[in-house]
Formats: sequence, C-alpha cells, structure tokens
Amino acid sequence: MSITRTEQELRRREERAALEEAGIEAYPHSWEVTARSATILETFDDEQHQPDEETGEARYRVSIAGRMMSRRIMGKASFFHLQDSEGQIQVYVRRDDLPEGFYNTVFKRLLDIGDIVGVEGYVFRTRMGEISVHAERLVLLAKALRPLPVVKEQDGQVYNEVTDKEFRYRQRYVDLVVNPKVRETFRQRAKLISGIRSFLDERGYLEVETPALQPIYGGAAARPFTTHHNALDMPLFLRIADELYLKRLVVGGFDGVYEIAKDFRNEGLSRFHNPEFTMMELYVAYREYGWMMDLVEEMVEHVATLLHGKPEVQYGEHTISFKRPWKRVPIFEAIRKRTGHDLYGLPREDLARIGKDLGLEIDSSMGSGKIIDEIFGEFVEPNLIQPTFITDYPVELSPLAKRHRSTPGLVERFEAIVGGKEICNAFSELNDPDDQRSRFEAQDRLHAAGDDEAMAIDEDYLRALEYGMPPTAGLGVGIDRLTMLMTNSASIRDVILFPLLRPEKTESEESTSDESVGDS
RNA sequence: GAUCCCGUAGCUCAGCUGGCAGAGCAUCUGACUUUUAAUCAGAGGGUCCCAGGUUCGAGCCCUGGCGGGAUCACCA
Repeated sequence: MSITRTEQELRRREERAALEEAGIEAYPHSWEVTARSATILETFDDEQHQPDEETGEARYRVSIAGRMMSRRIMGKASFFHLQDSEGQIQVYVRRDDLPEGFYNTVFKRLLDIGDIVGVEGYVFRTRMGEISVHAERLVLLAKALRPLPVVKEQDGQVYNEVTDKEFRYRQRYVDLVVNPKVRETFRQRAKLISGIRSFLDERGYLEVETPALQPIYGGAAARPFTTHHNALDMPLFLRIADELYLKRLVVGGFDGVYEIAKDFRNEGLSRFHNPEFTMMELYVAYREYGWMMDLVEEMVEHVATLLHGKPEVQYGEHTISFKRPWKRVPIFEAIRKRTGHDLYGLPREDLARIGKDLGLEIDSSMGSGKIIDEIFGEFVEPNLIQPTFITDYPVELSPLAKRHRSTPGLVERFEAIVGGKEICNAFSELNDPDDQRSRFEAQDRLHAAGDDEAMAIDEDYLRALEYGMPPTAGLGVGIDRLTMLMTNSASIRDVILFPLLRPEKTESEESTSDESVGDS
C-alpha cells in the first residue's frame, strides 16, 4: 500500500532528513515559554523598554513558541509571524544574530510556514511601528510535514481564506490554525459552559453524573442509539436525556442537581441537529415552573453579559436582547394571535381541519397535541426572535410534566424561544406516580401504534416516584443552540468541534473495498 | 429520505459555443540586514471527485455513483 505524497510533502520530508543529518532534532521534547503574543503586545512600552543607554542591554526579554504563519525573507534578515494560543506576533531574524550557517541553511532552507518554533529574544518596535521580537535564538520544535494553507490579511481584508466547509469540519485542527474566528467561537463556548456552571454552583446546586449507557431510555421523544454490553449480554441505549436519573436524585434528597452532558439521538443531521449534542439539565426541589422562568432569564442574561459585556447579541440580521424580563405567552394565546384561531379545548377533528385550512399536511396518525405543535412550529415559533417564554402546553405533548394547577388539559411547561428556535424546555415535574404510570401507558400505546419516538414504561423510575418526590421544577437547555445564538453561528457544526460527517474514504480503504467486492 | 447547488494545483478561485488545463498565494532557484497580502527575476507542480456514455475531440454535454452545502421532511 503506497501513500502518494505531494511534491510539497516530499520536500518537507527531505528537509526533515536534512535537519536530522545536521544534528537538529525535528521533534525535540520541550521549550520554556515565558510569554505569549497578545500579552507582549499589550505590555510593551516604548519608553520603558528602550535598551539600557549605557550597556545597550535589552529590557524586555521573552521566550515564545508557536507556529510560523508567514515569512518575508529579505536577504540577510527576515520577518515572520508566529502564532501562539493568544494570537500572532512578528519575529525579526538576522543572519548575524544566529549561529554560523543557521540562518542560511536552516532558517531559509529547512524551515517552512507551518513549522512550530521557539524564539528567544527581546521585544522592540520596528520602523514600520509593529511590536516584534528580535530573535537571538531560534529553535525548531516540531516540523510540519504537510503544507499549511497560507491565509493573508491586510486591513481586515482576508485573502485565500479557507472556506471549504468539508475541509474545515474534517480537518478542524487546520481550521483552528488558520481561522481565528473559529478559535474565538470555541473559547466563547467554553466560557458559556463555565458561566452556567458557576452560576448554578453559586446557588448551591450539585453537579452530578448519570449514566450515558442506559437499559431503558427516556426523558425525551427521540430515537436512541443502541449498543450491547458483552459481559452482561444485554442491550443498552445511549441516553437521549438525563431527566429520569436526575429526578431519581431529587427523590434521594438532593434539593438541586444539574448535569452538563452529551445526549445522543439517532436522527437526521441538519444545521440545527447533530446526533450527539450537549444538554444542561437542572432539577430544583420545592419549586415550580414560574420560578424556573425567573432563573432561566437570569442565567441567560448573565452568560450573555459574560460573553459580550452586555445582555445583547447580534444574530444574523437581528439584535437580540436577553435583558429581563422576557415576554411570557401561553401557547394557545400565541397561536391565536398569529393565526386567529383559538385552539384550546377543540376536538381533534376541528384541529385537523384548521391545520389543513392553514396549509399543513395533517395525517391520521397525528394526535391533537401533535397538530397543535405543528401549527405552533410553522406559524409562531419562527417569528419569535426576541426571547419569549411559551407556556402551558397540552398534556399529551408532555408525558413527564405536571398538570396545570388551574387549566384542564394543560401542563405547567414552558419553552424559551429565541431567534425562532427553542433554547430550553422546562416544567413543573410530574411527581404523582399513578398519573405518571398512566402517561407512560399512553406513550406505550403510541409506541405500539408505530410511534418509535414514544417513551417506554420505566418501572424503576415509577418505583422511585412512589417513594415520594418533592414538588420539583426541571429545566433542559440546549447548549449547542444557545452557543449558536451567542456566537452568531448559522450552523450547529460551527459550534461543535468535530461534527459527525460521513466517513472519509482513504486510499487504502478504497483499494480494500475494491478487493472485497469479489468476496461478497 | 426528497429537491436544488457545488466538487479544477497544498489554499483561494478562473476556465467562453465542446478544441493544447490557467491565475494569485504557497513551493523551488537567484537578488535583497526594519519587512508586512514584502518586492523583483525565473522554475516546477494536475486521477479537472469516481465510473460509464455521446463525440474526430469532454474540465465543459448525458447517465449512474461518491462527497459536501442549502432547503424541506424528520426532529426539541
């Protein structure tokens, strides 16, 4: 099996060999970093850091490391930009400052854009005004054997920007190197998650971990991934939600528990759906959904401010304000305002007729809850740009939510809709074990009727409820969707480092699959 | 799963009505000791996604496939 290499790859392998022949390690073990690019640029002071007038000694010495991103060779002196975790800084290299022969044979011939190097030297400002590091020592720290796409920039104009989405998602490491915005997005994501975590920790809620491998999946309407445990010879499901386990913990006496974890749903891919995604779920004892709305407002306003310095973000053409309070609209009222139809209490036949009148395709398998959800999703949700709580859903859509305290047929549930998309789902949790059993049974009938997203009966969960669960408010926040909003990202793939893609065909796979054609 | 769009050098992209595969950057050779999309002179680099078909001739037209994107469906 021969690997075909490009001319530039071959070239770099020859350079590596030449380096090693010259006694220069292509992959040394470490480098002492004393400073990073952005910090140097911030802290350099023209007056304070002039060389000592008497001794000529430099005042601001640094040892930096990073990737060589560009190079301008001008005979016996050169400039290059070094990129580290903070950004980029220019390095100035002179032949006569480096060991005999190093500049001409190593720097100019054997190093390339993309190589990782260490530089020791002093900080100064060039004639053109750019704060730079004057190299007195230059060391190769890791040789790049593949050419790095060279992206150039001037006055905010980016040239040869790497835009190919497939390339960017498959080789995210390259995307991260060459697209600063991508690094920033994932820093924002980390900040958002840590912001939520500390917000919840400060309020005394306990962060826990519950099984990702579950014998019975539940807590959401979704198709699961299935797998198998060999030693126990049993089927297992990857969790679609943490909900039922977290509520078991509330039964166990934890008053507030939360988990930030991956859920897995065996469904289609889209710019809003990745098969594994991150969810934050929170359950607080003795509280109900109105209280939870207050908490969500406060938490999201808090993280928006944490990320942007103010509770406002730009999302596409919209400026979204997360400033409290958000609008709160019961779902039937929201539908009535948009469509003119009051759907509350209508029998299924009437709902189906109205749905059809509105131009929706309604088939016989859809229950009344489903039809209401369709009408809402089609006519209301996309128009809710500013944060809005939609409340009081029909009971048949929400098998785990507690019945509404005053309106029959509804549950105490809300979703927060922002930018036309749901960012969270919450309710007063159903804690009546008998009601829960009958809701599970209704789900089970749906399942038997062919709805493969309906929940199964979880006997152990019912047993837990029978021991008594306090009144509880529960919340689920889609971290990926929230990150999309906070980072102005159009696709979930832009906020997930390694989104699922079809497997890439390598040369060896192609040839083996060719061979296996004869076998099968 | 359906529809539409895309796939050309390491990267970004041209490629006319079907007529010798191109540019910039990157790479290589040479010049240049404060440049900055460095500059100047020269050179090399291609499975035009894959497989068929039409044609004297296919990057271009046709069929099928693969991969990606967008929209829809599905779905929180």
